[in-house]
Amino acid sequence: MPRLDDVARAAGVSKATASRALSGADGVSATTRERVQRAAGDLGFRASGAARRLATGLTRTIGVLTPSVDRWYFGSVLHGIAHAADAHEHDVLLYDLGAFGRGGHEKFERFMRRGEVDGLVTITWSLVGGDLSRLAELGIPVATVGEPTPHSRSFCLDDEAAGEQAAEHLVRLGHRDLLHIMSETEVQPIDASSSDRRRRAFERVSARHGLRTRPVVTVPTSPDGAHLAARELLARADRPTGIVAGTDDVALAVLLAAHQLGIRVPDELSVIGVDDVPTAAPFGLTTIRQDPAQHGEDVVAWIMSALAQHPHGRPDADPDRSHTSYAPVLVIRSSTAAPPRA
Amino acid sequence: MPRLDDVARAAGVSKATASRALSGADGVSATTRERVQRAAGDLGFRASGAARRLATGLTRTIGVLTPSVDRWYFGSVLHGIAHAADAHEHDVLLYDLGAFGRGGHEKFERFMRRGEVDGLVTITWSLVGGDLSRLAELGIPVATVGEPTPHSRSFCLDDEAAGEQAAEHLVRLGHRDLLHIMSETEVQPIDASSSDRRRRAFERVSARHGLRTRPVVTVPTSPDGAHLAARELLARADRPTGIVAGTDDVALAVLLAAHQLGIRVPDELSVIGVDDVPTAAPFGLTTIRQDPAQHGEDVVAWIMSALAQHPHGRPDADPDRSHTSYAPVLVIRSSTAAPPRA
DNA sequence: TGTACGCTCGGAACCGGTTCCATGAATGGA
DNA sequence: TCCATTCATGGAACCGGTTCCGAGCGTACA
Repeated sequence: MPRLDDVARAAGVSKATASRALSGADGVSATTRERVQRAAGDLGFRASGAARRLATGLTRTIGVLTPSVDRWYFGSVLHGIAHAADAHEHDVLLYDLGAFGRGGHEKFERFMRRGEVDGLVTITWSLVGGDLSRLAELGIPVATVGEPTPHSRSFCLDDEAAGEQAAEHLVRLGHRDLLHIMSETEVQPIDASSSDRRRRAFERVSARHGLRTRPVVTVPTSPDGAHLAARELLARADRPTGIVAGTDDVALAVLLAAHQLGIRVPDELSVIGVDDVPTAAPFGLTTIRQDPAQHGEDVVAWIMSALAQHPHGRPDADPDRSHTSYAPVLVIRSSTAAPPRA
Repeated sequence: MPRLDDVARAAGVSKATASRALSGADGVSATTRERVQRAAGDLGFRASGAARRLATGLTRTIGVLTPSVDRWYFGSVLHGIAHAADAHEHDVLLYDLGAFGRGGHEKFERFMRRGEVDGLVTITWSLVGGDLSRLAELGIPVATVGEPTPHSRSFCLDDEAAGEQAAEHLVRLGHRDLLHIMSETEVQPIDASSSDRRRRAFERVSARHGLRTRPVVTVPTSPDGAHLAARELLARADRPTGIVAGTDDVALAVLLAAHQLGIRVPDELSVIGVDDVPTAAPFGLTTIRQDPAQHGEDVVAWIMSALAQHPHGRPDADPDRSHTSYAPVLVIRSSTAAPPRA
């Protein structure tokens, strides 16, 4: 494995010059640079990342802390992150923390102990507030996707607006009897998680229009659990005319349950979700769209700009902890309509 | 940021001894070791990974090359990999290559140029044969999940058996007129991709039992595209009595299309898939189960054992390129039954 | 009492880049 | 013609661990 030394010797220059020539620094004549580059090419030289890290203190890597990777939202954010990081010639170091409490916290501690990255993005629900503030003291740019948090820069859907739009859509169609169903958060609850904000928005709309009040229902996160719970709910005599689901996964479970019980959608029951997962379209699910991959790209763009200002972290006294919220987009399909005339 | 030097001075020993004490090497008395550890703790010492990498040549990182991360199969494998890697105190470096041809190959080249890992797992369909053989020459343990390949150690479902079991299940129920629907592979086709092996197995079963022959149908990968294609297929007059789908995603699209067309499942149409995705259960989809997360854990276990033998790669003359195939498991639910009496 | 051996520990040479600073040559202006 | 800059380049000191090798000491055995 050839070293910089070998390249320098082959090109007849010093290590210092070879380094400058290959890294693109200026202060090297064009002819020398070309000679060094050719020598490097001939020898098949690949600079040692470890040595560069040690010398520069930069890893050219950004870390991602996520509670899971095999669900749509997280996978999409991660996809956006990976794509944008690649565009900036940065690598992605993945910490799949899993559910908090089930080993997730030990994995977090391992990150604090060993993780070496230039910037960090945490996908929400993986951490509690105390952990987030420890991250903030790491001296590197930290951003969160999926949750507005005071501890770091953050990016996420405007959940309040999403919940509001979903409920308002059904109210506009004439519904006066709605039920909100949300997925249970399997992790340590944070003050106001995404689903809680959607719920609160629903309740505000409900109060504003004087709708019939029904207690919010929580169903399991697994598709199977959600489906069974939805079935039981819809089987009751006084079911509502419309259902506002916290996520598309829940909405789809409701759709399936309705079908199995012979309840016609949207004639007898309207259903609306949030997310616009890929399967929402074929099912004709009306929903509130968000684009997590875009959030992932944006969070990396921010990290890169922060890095450009303070390459070695320690972003002086007043770090940017602003919040970017994305406007939800109502996508009307065929799962919502005016309520049946009683 | 305290260095090893500081710890050594605080503990009144040399750097060499401090290093040995903290890394757990022997040749250090118990009392000295404890003194050093306390000093390190007091100072909040965290060893520089970059320095360790440079000195040892080991990154304690394994790389993952995957065509995507936001689909069930890939996400699940990645989850298994991350979990197992964590258990071995290794990090995961993620390269989300995307579809081959759409920038995927440039990302691969970037990995070849910059990627520094102790071991590598490629999730299939991200690469063509030539790339795989280049990886094999990297001098580190390389394994593939999802595809048996001669270029590396590999792990995947026995696709032949899966295709066979699926078809045989329907034949046993009495079907004589089956159609195979598979998802189009959006990437550079490899000689025998997973879906091709399932298809061939289907065709063998079909020939063996002298079933009515129908040309295999390919549908788009997107849920929406698959659904539309399935709808068109089922709307034809002479539809088959049973459908063997290459994956659950396709099977679910068929199920939905059948429902919308008023075709009763399983009375009028049987449908079977492969995968057992989480949504298969609520839909009552009969399927062939596989457990990609387990494959991910196993591939890491293999890499770790290879690393234990040759910590610095270069696994001499005859690297292990054997193939592990997992037995498929038939999960019978309510989407399959005897064909309707004509 | 002398020698051999084992154990703990320190000195110093790595690993392979980056970068500060000094040097020498070439250029431009007075 | 001379001095002041600018520019390309080389020498050497880093970055922060790991590890080889040898020194010193204590014990055991002849």
